[in-house]
Amino acid sequence: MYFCHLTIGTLNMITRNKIKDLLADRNFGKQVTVMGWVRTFRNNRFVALSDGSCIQTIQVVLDYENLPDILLKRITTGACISANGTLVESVGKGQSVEINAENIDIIGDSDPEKFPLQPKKHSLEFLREIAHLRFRTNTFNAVFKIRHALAFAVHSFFNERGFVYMHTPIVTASDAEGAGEMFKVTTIDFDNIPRTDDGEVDFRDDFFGKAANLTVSGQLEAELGAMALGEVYTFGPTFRAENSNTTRHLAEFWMIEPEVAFADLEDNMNLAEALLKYVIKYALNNCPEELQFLKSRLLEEEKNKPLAERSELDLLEKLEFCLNNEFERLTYTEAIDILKASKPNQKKQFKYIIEGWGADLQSEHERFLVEKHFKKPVILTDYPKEIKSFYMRQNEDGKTVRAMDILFPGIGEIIGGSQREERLDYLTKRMEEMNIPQEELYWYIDLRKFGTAPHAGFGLGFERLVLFVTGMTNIRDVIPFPRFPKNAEF
RNA sequence: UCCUUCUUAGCUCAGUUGGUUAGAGCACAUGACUGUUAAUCAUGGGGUCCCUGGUUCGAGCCCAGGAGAAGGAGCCA
Repeated sequence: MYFCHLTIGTLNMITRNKIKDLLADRNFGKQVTVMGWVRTFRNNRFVALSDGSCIQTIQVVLDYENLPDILLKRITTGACISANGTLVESVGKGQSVEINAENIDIIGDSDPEKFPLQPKKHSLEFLREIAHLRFRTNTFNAVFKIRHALAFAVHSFFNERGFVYMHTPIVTASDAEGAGEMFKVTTIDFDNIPRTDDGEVDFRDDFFGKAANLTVSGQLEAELGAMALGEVYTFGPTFRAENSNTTRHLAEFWMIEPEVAFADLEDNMNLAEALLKYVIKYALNNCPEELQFLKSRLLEEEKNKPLAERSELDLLEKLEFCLNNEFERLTYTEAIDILKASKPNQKKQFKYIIEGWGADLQSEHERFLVEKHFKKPVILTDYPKEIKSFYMRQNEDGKTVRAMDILFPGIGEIIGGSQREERLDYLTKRMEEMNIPQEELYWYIDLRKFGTAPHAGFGLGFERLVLFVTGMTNIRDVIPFPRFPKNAEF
């Protein structure tokens, strides 16, 4: 039995029963109090009430003949009410328990002419426009509970393994990470921009005394932590000012970046695979009802699609499959060989035909490998150094680096990582070649001067993980308040 | 940023070859009914046809420009 105490206005310490508990309760005849939001009000008698504790509503039965009309009129879709009465076995068919209400109070009215949610299916696009109210729908209730469970599981996974949760900065002054366009952070008066003699913006009197940006990655700082604490991870917001308009990009998203000392690429892959399996298992164990709901929702949605476009596995089968199979590991070079020999490449069905080694893989190629060829998550390693970042450890062949990308069906790249270049001369030479300003990153280079060691890490896009586990298809639907080009509402 | 499609009532959508007063279902309001399950039945209100300009006797429909959305691509997580 759980009680929740809360304060509303001048009332103190109201005790309420959670609907989730009552639905499992068989102590018929006991007095209960529920508080929640009206989903539907049928027949002047039956209120379907939700309090967010679970997806199901509880049926509150009113003795409408003995209730004032003026009160009944205020029981409208979206209104917040409290009801107390007796928990009874339901005589109706759709539910096992219900509440025979003796008292009804309106906590918050909801104008039925204006309340946008109806007791029917809404499009995800419409709900996105009312993101402040979409939490009240079953779908988003399930999505955000799974999101919470996954976040909790991430911390739990790393904590169990002795990792230190490290808070890397949100504001950074280095524009050298090369992970994408950055948002500027400044207190400069835009109506009076200070200029240097050669016409550049003069940041010397700006808040930080130099140009500052929102972080695009905590990796470089996390490496500093790993090289002292051993194992660290970050889990925080990340910002990319790219003009990306896709179902898998956000301008503000959450990223998990572990960094491990004395680890090579093999250890890195093992850690990544273990993390993904751990958090998926956690969601399966802790959110069975939410996943079941989303599974049914997906099946319902796919009914409208042609057979060929429907997925072979339902949501739960997909997650189980992911847990029970080793991820396929292969090198970039092996992947190119497979792609070169593949049907769509031979028949020129790819938009970008693979001619030979060195080509950057397009998403159609990644999708072919994951969804058609191997039909399971794939880890690609040892990419050409030209298409990867300066900090990745160079292989002896002089051509490739110890990078890894984990590709998931329907999502594409969910993890990108590498063993880091720990050798000072290799690192600085590569920075030179790629025009990375060494002065700005002196602290990163210093790490290789004072007791350097092999280390590795990766970045996991949290929303992409939530996408995969919930089976949602647009990344804007798995974060409460999505930020993307032309949209920072709420 | 590029490609494709789209934008009509609160929501989902129809709207013929350019032709009179722009429709449906749901929602909402009023009434009836009252153990319903997105209750049912009857009646009713509700429109900047995304914006700007153009062609035309006449534009929701055709043309140009713009904005926004969805999907795909690039960038990436």
